Amino acid sequence: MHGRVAAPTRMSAEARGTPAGDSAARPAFSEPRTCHADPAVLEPCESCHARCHSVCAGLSVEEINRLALLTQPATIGAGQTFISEGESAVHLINLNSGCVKIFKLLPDGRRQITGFLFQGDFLGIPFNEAYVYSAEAVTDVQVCRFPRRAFNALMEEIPGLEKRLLTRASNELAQAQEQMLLLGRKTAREKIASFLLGLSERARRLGLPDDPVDLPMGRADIADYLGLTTETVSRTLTQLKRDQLIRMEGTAHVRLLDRAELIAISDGE
Amino acid sequence: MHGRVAAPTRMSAEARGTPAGDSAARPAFSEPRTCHADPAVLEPCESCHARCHSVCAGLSVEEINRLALLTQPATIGAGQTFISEGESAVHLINLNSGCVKIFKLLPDGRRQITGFLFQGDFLGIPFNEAYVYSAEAVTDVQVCRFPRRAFNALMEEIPGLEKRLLTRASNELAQAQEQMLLLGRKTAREKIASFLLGLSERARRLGLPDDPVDLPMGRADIADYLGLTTETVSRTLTQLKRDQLIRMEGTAHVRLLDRAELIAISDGE
DNA sequence: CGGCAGAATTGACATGGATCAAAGGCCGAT
DNA sequence: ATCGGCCTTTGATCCATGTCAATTCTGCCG
Repeated sequence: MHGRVAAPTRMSAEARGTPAGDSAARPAFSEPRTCHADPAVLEPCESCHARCHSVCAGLSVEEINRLALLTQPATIGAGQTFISEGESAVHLINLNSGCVKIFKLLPDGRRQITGFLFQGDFLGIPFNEAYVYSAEAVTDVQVCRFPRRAFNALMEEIPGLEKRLLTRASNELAQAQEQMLLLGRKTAREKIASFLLGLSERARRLGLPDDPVDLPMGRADIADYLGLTTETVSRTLTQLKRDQLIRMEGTAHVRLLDRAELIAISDGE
Repeated sequence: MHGRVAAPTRMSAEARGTPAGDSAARPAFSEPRTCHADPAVLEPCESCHARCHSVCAGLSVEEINRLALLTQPATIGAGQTFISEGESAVHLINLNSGCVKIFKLLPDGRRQITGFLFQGDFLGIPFNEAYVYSAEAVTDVQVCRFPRRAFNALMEEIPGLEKRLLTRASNELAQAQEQMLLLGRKTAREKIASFLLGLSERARRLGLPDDPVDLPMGRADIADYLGLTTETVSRTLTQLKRDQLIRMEGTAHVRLLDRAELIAISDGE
């Protein structure tokens, strides 16, 4: 059957993106960078690249400070599985840089990736005792971890936080429904077109270049996100190439040559 | 292609469930039953069957009263489309009885049903200006409508309300991910088993009988929910019948003869 | 009680995408 | 610069599910 993953859970070794180095050897979380300890960096949030995209945005300085007191910044190497479905949800995690995939597994190894997360995205559900998905770093990744209980307590006191999480959850829900439409009713060609456009738009919203679309994940990940196989992903990409709709620049960058037509395809004509 | 719906948007006339009668002729919303006007029914919420399952649960009497002032109870006939994707989201709707399907359409009529809603479920996203899906009554349905803006304003003042919505959104999100796994990676047999068990569990949570599973929706709706065709739904049901895992009692009730085995199937062995 | 219309089922056949298998190409390591 | 392993691409074939086309069933109405 399709969509199986080699080892039912563990890391897929190395990965692409950044030099990665010895990632497979080091533990999922590296030593927290000094945070409140280092007097020069009393405000790690001040220098956070992801802040304007995060739940932290729009909070007062005082509120940010209270959040910062809970924060444990960390780095996760590409390929590391750092959340496992069913595991007790001790931490909530805010992604500051890099790319993460979240996924669910069937006992026989079939895998569905339910999302790719980027800077500013939030992992974990405040009111759930257990994680409902697993998460693996696609590239090296920087995160802020919050103890869930402390975060929940803080939510009582910072009303903006709860509202922000609700807004975020609403958007994710809308996107999940879009993905259900894709998975249930779109053809391979439509799926790939939707995927490329989605990544492009996402990059734009983050203020990154949106035309040579960056694909930090491998074909297998794309397949498991779209409900296809790597072979079909590959064939469909070459088909789009042949039709002059895209051009590959290396295997991890796609130039969109006819965005209008791609949109038409992704919408099912 | 599969999953097309006859008319790209409108009601599919009649429907099953209740006598339905002249539903196709009447407008989507019947006249609001008197609410604050009728001195005998000053508290419509008091008599609401869905309350303990709704966002309204756990609010104080005073808070319920403030909500009640916003409420416009209404009845919707089976087959009526009462929310259309993209339409300005004027109302939020709480479902008090009956069954509703929410769905998204592709321009050529392919349809993905993203959920079946029952009593206590909530339609509409507080912070979105437009609906992101369409909704159609599967059976006759009773609802409470809230003007979105007023509801949002009230949310500022009733902290429990926001938290309840966040909890609810989190659960829906988890369920959406489960459905993505189903749509992307499960076989027809696994999909049908999951679907039957899901309905059964849902009924149980609502305090309704969970064994002869009630199927208020038609085969086409089941197909559009599972990313299949009516023919495959039908064939798969007969296959499960042949294997002594279920027995049909009429076309709208399914007896689960071997729940353990069905669970094994739904989990992909 | 018999007749109808829509829904469900069943059958025959077609096909998109999966599976199995083999190159080919990219990238970090040497 | 060269090498080796993994990822990607391509090819050949298969199969689960879709499509097309009749029946058959079910519940409603006269």
